[in-house]
Amino acid sequence: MWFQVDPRSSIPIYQQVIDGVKQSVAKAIVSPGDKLPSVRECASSMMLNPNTVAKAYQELERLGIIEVVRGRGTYVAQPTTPINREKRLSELRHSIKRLLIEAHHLQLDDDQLLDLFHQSMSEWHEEKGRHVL
Amino acid sequence: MWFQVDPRSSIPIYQQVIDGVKQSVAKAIVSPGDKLPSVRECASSMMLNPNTVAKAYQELERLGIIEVVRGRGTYVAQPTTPINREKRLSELRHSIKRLLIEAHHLQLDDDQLLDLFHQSMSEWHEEKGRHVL
Amino acid sequence: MWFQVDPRSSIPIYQQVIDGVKQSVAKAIVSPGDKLPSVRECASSMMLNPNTVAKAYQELERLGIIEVVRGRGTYVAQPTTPINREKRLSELRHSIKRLLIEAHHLQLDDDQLLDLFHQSMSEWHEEKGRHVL
Amino acid sequence: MWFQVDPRSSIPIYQQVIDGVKQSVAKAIVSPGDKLPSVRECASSMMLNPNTVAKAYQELERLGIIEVVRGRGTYVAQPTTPINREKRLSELRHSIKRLLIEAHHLQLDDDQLLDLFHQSMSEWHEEKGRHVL
DNA sequence: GTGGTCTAGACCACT
DNA sequence: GTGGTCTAGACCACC
Repeated sequence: MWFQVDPRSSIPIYQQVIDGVKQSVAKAIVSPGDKLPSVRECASSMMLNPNTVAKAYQELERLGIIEVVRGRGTYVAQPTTPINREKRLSELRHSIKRLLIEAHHLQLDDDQLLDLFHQSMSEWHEEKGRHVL
Repeated sequence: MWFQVDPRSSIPIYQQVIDGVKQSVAKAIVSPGDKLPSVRECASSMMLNPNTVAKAYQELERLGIIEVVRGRGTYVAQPTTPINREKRLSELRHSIKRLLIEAHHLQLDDDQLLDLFHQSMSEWHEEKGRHVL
Repeated sequence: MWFQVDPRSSIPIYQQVIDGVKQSVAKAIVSPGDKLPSVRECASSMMLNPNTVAKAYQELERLGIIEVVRGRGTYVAQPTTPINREKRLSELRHSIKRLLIEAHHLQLDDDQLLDLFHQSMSEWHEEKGRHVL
Repeated sequence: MWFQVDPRSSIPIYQQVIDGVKQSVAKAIVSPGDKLPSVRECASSMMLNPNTVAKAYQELERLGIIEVVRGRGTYVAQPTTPINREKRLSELRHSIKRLLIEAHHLQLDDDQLLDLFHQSMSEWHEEKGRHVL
């Protein structure tokens, strides 16, 4: 698989699977049309309960990120207009606000936070680029 | 109180209380040395169980954001070096990375995300300023 | 269980549970990776309320002594760099100072206190060894 | 006064007063026969509730460390055979054991703990000496 | 008055 | 099955 899960994390495993797939798609490690491992394969290769993987796949399908073709398998979906775009954008804004509050309590001023943000963007692009090579 | 909790949200109530107090401190609605409502007051005014509020207050104390004076009440603490700064910074970085991934799936490019970020910072400062007036 | 709690003691029960687990780990009665009884098991076998045990387990997790695996149970953690090492070291120093003061009021001179200390260390190692056999 | 109390500490204030007096006596800052400030004086000079100070004085008298002469005042007692010596010795042993367990979790080996102990004893004697000068 | 602890019992998310 | 959360209501230590 292209990502890992940590059963000891406080983040639910099914959520880690969702995040892992989303990250793999965003990094272009997998592309639209690519076949994903079946629930059973994924579960056994990552030592997870199939129910857990199934729950993650279900949510990923609901998000329009993957497509399940009955009897054929699961595929990365073609990007279209994101599902629930408005709602997710407002959640994104909310996440940013939480970031700002936490930054205040960590005594980061605006410039330091922006630095951190730019730095994270660079790292992210570098991570993506590293895969392409 | 200076914030609200939504009992129907999937975010635990005690976490909402923590976030609410953190936000109030960050906005300078309350300042170091100010007295917070007692556990019982807070609970009754927000229609929560005292235990729920107590749990939130205890976590806030652990974070060094509030201080408990035995038998007297609870006060906003003087800001000092943040507790677990390194760990929380790394969590902050992680949050930013999740932001980047989600932005990709919402088909926001870097400029659009940066716009959104700057815009949120402006709104945040405006919210803070609004209170001062 | 490998320890007992005294409900009539002035020491909070949850603290006694914390101390008991810490002692069991220090004595190597349980080792990293071992499974601890579930909150419910522990509570019923020691005639405590599950919430009380849960509170102790949560604090032990915060200390990095145990690990919770979601839906699976609780395990003794691999020892790593202790959490809040500096703070706890300073508390240790403080405890030693209290020991010195109390020793003075019990009219123990330095040599007698050191004897007592060495003696306690021997007993402690013997207790540990006894389990290994 | 010869010591301070921190109302924000988790240690009860009356206990801090007890510890403060015990420490002052152990350091010979005050000697047998010396007069202590009255409950009211002590309370007002340290900004405490008189009840709190009274509770501390009561416990100190029970320990045989001070003597209350009705209508005359409170005095440091002549050292005699310590009250409850056996019980307090066993508590001392118990404290040492807790020290050993905590040291294990802080990954201090026997030598390091002994070093710390010797070091604390030296500091203690130095603190005492500093007052004599 | 304050917060801290404990019990009892319920519901939920996760695996 | 596991732990996490929440409510309700009690008692206690402290100030």
